Amino acid sequence: MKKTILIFGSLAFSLLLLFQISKYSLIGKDFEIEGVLAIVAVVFFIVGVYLNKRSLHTEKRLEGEIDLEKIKALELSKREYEVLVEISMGYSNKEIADKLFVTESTIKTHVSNLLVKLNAKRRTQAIQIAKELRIL
Amino acid sequence: MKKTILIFGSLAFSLLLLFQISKYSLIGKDFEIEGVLAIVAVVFFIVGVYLNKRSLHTEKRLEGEIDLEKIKALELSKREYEVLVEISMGYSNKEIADKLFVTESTIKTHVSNLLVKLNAKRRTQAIQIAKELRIL
DNA sequence: ACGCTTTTGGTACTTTAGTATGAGCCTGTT
DNA sequence: AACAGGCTCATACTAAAGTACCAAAAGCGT
Repeated sequence: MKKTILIFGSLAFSLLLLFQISKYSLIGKDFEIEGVLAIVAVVFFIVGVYLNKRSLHTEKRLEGEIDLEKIKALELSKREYEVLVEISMGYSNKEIADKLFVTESTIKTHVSNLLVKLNAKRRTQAIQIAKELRIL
Repeated sequence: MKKTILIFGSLAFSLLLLFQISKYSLIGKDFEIEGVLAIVAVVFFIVGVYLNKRSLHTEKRLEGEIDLEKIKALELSKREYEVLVEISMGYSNKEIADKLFVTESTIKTHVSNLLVKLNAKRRTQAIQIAKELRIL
């Protein structure tokens, strides 16, 4: 947020400068009005596109990537997180057990601990909560 | 894609027109150069922002929003889709039943049909498949 | 070596989920 | 009117999922 304001401010300031310079350099010679107009148009068009892309990019960061900090905060162990990922892929406990080369018992234990730590009652709810926490 | 090209083309054309008009109306009276420059700058800035937002919005449709066409293609009924949404929210069959004012039996029927149509074995897998199909 | 956490595994049991099948009710279409 | 599709509900299962409790082996920092 602070960065956006700073960048926007300095950009506006420098554009104002350019604006003033071009205005004064025009006094007396009105045969290049078209050129100046075109330049101004292109510059502001590019600035518009650039600023917009930046702001949208910032928004996207709030939607996409995973948050490693919260995994620690929730005290999720490596194995528990692995199981969580497999659950979100739609696998059953047995399938996860085969994938990770352990027994179904072990997976059940992990899942139970997982549900407690995520404060979920079902694995589907765990998926939903994990995605809200940007853990998945 | 076609729409984007059309809109972009017509916008460019009309802007060219405005550009020409403003140019000719300026001949002889160079005391309003600043105003015209400002207007051109603002207009192109807005156009830049708008066009950029549009193109990014189109990209986002490939990531975010739901695809109503595929829901029809899969022959999912209204009720089945409602149940699918509730499942993805992490609710149990009983909870969904209470929410939709029907019995758990009904929800089970819907879920069963849902799994067949989505070619899933479990509700968690249904969520995963539905999200890949951009149904959720 | 000792304490601590993680990972693993088991038994026994309860609760959800999911399948199969059949059936009644409503609604829009032919 | 007849028919198809969608929604509802029930019974009777089977199969997963989840809980509770316990316990041994492994890994790790002090």
